[in-house]
Amino acid sequence: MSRILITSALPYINGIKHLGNLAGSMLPADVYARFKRAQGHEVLYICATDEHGTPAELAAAKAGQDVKTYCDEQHLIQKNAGEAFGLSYDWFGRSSSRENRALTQMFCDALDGNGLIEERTDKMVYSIDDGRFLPDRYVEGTCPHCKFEKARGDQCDNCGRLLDPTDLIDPYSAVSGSRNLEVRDTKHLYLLQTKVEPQLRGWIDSKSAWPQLAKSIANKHLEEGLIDRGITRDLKWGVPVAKNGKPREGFENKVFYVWFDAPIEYIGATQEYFNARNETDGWQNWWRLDKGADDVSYIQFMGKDNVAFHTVSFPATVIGSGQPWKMVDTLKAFNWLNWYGGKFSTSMNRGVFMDQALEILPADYWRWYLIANSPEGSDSSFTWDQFQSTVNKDLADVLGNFVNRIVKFTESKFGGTVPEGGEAGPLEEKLYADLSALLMEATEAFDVMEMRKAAQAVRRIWVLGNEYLQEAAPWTAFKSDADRAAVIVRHGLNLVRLYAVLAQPLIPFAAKSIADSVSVTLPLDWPSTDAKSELSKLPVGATVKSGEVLFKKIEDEQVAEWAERFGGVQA
RNA sequence: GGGCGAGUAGCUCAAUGGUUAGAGCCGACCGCUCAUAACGGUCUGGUUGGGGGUUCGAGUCCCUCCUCGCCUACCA
Repeated sequence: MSRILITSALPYINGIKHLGNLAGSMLPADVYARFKRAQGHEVLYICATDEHGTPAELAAAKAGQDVKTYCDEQHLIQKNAGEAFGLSYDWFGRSSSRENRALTQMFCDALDGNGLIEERTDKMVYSIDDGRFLPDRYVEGTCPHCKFEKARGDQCDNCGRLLDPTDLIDPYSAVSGSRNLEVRDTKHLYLLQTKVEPQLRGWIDSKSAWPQLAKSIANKHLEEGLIDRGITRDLKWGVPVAKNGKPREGFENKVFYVWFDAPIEYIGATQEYFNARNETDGWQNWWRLDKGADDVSYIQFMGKDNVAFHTVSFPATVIGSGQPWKMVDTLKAFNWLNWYGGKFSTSMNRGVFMDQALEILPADYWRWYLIANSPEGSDSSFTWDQFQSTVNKDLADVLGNFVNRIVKFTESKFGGTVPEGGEAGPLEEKLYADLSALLMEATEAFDVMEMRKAAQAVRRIWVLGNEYLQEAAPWTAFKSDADRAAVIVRHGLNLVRLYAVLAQPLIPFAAKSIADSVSVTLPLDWPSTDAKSELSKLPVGATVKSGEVLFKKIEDEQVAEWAERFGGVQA
């Protein structure tokens, strides 16, 4: 059994995440973590909130809170929402932790020691009334090309042209609206990525198994030529810029750029986890190649917007440190989940956020839909109709009803216990063959993280159960041949057990209910492809009992109500 | 502007250059009666965005045009 390190991109602290964020990194990472645990591997699944940066400061100000308090609250909200969704992090950390601060400063020192850090003076827009420097996109004004009046300093949303803040006509602060702006000199640290380009290129070339999306983004940056990158910002909230443990001269009021410290938090959060367990060195054999991490497989999950940072900037930091850090082996990138052809949007009241989703339906409904329709190959679309039919057909009709029909039948005809007697016949042999093939397919799909394919294979295994019952017809056999009926029911109940096992990564809450109905306790090991053996695990005489309906169907009226509430209306 | 990706059935998506382009949902019909008005089966449904080319053979490769999405390093 191997050791598997899994991270999902850190959700930004700025408010609770919507279903697109969930579908594009945290949920698939969780499914994979659960799958690998079921296979018996030692898994460490790490996530955290990404708490630094301008948007956090502004959101806190808007909420009338200081940034620390704001982040404390939001972190807890996100942590709870994740847990309510069944996200099985081993640790959900915070990029503002002391562990991450120390690591971030250490990385900078190491890079500095290797001659990869340089101080440079930039010109940036300063807002006198706001008392702060403004990132390019927080300066707005009239586009010099198309005269659009709300163009941002980095790009005009109307004509799409790339801009410099000083290009804007009549610029104003997007934070306060103030026009009292000036350009000031400000000193920043630059990471000289150009100097590590050969090593970086070599490393990326060695990753032949990366998905196309990741590889093409990484190569694009290399082919265009890396540029040196500013890694500090004029902000108060962040990791203070230090040198050898003391504030760096001339940088007393500056912090590291959020994208510099955020990926480091993967390591920081692992330290937080082990520190909380009083195993202060425990993190090292996950992350340090000189401390035993060489046998770790490291998989990162993220949305496509994160790929450049994970394939270029962060690796440049790690490589540049000259230290033996574990680097990512496999990278799984997702496209966007769209909302009625557009994006999820808070401001326009479009889309469903994690907390709202759980207000209206249990986590498993969302988990199943989001995995079965995972935006893997390209962007995918959420619609209420699609969601309703996916949940009703797959979960309620195909899976839920299967469990219910065989369990109820056992209760009424066999006294609620797994019956004995009879021998498997040709129908069962066919079932074994079909099931073995599908188990292999599902396992392979999970293994290579093809989530849609995995869900599809699992669904076909559910269908197989219904097909088998239909053909074997225990209700008919029961009238003439009790032994034959017993064989069929026993196989049906074993299928129920198998469905509980297979459900563990995807719909973990339902997995437990299914397991309860045939008196087995989770977690259970991932099945082998020997279907005959998998279908003989339930002991004869074990108690079988029906419970509440596994999945309630979504009614048309509910869909109408939600579409109204969440803005999902057909254009 | 540059780069990357996508465009396939009414909808959501599949298809190492190789029979007649497949699933699921929706729709129609048949069967079954254990079950959540469920389940199983059959059928309907396609000029694979347009045009051109390479090839014995193209959804797949090449060229071109159209549409959409993302990235373009100071939002994260």
